[in-house]
Amino acid sequence: MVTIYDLAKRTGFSSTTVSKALNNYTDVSQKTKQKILDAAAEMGYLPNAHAQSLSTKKSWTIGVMFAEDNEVGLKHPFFSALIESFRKYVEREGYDLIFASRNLRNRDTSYLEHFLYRAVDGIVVICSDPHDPQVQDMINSHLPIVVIDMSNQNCSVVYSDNIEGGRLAVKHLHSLGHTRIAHISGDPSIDAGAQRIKGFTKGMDEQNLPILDGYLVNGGMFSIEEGKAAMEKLLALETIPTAVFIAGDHMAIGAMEAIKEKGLRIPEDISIIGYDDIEMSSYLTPKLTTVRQDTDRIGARAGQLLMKQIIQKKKLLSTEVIPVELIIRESCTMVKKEKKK
Amino acid sequence: MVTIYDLAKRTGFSSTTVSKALNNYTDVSQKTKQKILDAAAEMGYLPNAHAQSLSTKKSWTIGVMFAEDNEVGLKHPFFSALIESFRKYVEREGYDLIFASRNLRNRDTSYLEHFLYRAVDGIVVICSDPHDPQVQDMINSHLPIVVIDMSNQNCSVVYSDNIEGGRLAVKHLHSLGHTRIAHISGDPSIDAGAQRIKGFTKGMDEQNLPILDGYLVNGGMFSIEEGKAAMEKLLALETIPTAVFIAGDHMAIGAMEAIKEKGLRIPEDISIIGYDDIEMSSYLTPKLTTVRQDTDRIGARAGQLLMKQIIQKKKLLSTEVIPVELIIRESCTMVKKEKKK
DNA sequence: ACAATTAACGAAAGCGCTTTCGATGAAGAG
DNA sequence: CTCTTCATCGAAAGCGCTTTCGTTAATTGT
Repeated sequence: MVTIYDLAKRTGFSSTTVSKALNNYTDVSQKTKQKILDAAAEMGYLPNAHAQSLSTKKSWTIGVMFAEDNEVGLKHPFFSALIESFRKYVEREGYDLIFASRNLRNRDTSYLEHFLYRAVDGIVVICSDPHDPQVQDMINSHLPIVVIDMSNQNCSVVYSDNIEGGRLAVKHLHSLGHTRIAHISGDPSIDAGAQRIKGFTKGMDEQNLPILDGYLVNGGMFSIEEGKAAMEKLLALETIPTAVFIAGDHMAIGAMEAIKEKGLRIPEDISIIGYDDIEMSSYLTPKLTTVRQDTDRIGARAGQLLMKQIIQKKKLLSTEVIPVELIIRESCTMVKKEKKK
Repeated sequence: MVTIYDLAKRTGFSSTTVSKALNNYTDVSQKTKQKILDAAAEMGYLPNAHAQSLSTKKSWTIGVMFAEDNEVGLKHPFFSALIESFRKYVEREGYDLIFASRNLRNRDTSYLEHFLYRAVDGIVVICSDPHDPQVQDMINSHLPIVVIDMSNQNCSVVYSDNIEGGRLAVKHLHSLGHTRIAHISGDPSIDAGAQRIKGFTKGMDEQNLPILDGYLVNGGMFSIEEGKAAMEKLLALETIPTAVFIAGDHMAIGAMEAIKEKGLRIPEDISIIGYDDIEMSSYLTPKLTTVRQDTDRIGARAGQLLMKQIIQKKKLLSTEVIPVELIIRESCTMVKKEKKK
């Protein structure tokens, strides 16, 4: 490994001057700077990030934590899309991402401790349980942080306009003539779940539609299986809904399974509208109508907010709501005329 | 930030002894060790990774590079599943993952340089172009490395049994009575693409089936769009195949689109068999029969291979082939009886 | 001509930790 | 009661880099 001392020896200058030349200090002449740069290129010099960080207290890394409770981790398409766009943004600013765990070699630590250990410049937490004490610890720490998909926190936050999303969904359904609209929700303990419920009820209110008994079922943690189970509950009702708004595309997929197994057709018998617009939604049969979350913008905005805090060296409280968009595909149709008895 | 010096001051021992106590050296008595540990806990001491790495030359990080040529990055479900299982494995051993870019603050560097700069203990490269000079550079470096989904390299390598996968696919198709079998391949410049072609032709050979003119079409870089385009070529043929083996599930999805748009049915008119078994494959209509790659095993094995090299402090050449499994679902059926003229 | 700037460079301390090697006293051997 | 052997501990150097502050020589002003 070639160090600045090697460059110093080679060029005849001191290590101080070498360091300065490398870092564009003004008190080194153009000539010597060029000599040093040449030597660096020639000898294949590369700075050592650890030494640099140790002395500057800046690591140019950002710690990322995402929910692994549900064991999907990176595999969830929504999460990974978010991380990807976040990564692209901070990368341009010179930051690398580090995925830490809760175990520090042998002993186990908290995420916060791990990030402190790694001396990250900032933290991004994605889609986690708002009540997770680990998340709270990080928020309460002095480290710059931005959390995605969680509302009402004591820190910088960015998330989709979930309420509007819910409204949009029922509005669309109502415009198609539906009145018996059900909602398979995400768990209300998750902010996204709670907000979409709020959006749903708000929308129903606006259209003067009643929420029938049993028409609001908790789909839990957004998984396919839970979505299926929730739909089955709906299907077991005396009068089943003509349309259902489902708080996540994964759950919608499960719901579609349940409907098909029951021998019903989508959208002829039941209209379905999902949430997220993950990639596969447009390849389902029928193609899923859904409300799209703008992962690109969410991720980028989160990156931006974090950068800002890092630069200003202070935690900023701000909450950013990213607009959603209704993507109309094939899973919703006009309500069937009810036969008059 | 509390350092070992703070602990030293607090306990009355030297920083040397503190360090030793923290690192389980044998030449510190049980009593003093306990005192130091207590003080550490009490004062909330955390080691500083950078200082540690600087002095030990070990960073407990692994650099990950994955193909971003195709701009999918983390978003491809196969990639992210791989990374996820890899991460789980190395995490247990105490390593963190770092996603580096090609730009080092202002100036741009190669991946290798960036990893050198970060002083990672090892590198994992996932699903990249085998001819990428960047990858070659890393392979030729002294850093421990394992590459996934690339064959025949001068380093440790793990990939699926693509040849067997191809064989399995045509064997299955043949067992259903198909003879006019086509293959939409991945680009042959990608190892996975080339090998699956080999498996396909091998399988056809074994069943004494001819590969008809135009029945082997290059689907390119495995995207949905390319799969669709490739299928359209097949559909434009004079006599279209009764079954097609497609080298990736994404391409298969595109192919299914093309078939449906043409007004043909799957599997009644054309049987389809994919490759990968990404999550959405089991939720398509019809559910996709496909060759499953064992991402869990691939990722874990890659982790294992990398750990081994790091521990032994030498690069190991080994190539690990992970078995694949045929997942039979609904997209293949018995061939229709040809009408006799 | 001389003092006052300014430009260019380097010594040295410090970042937090590890590790070698020597020092010390206590315990065991004879 | 000496001599060796352990068991504990600490001084100090080193990892590679940054940054403050002082020094020297060249430049400017008058």
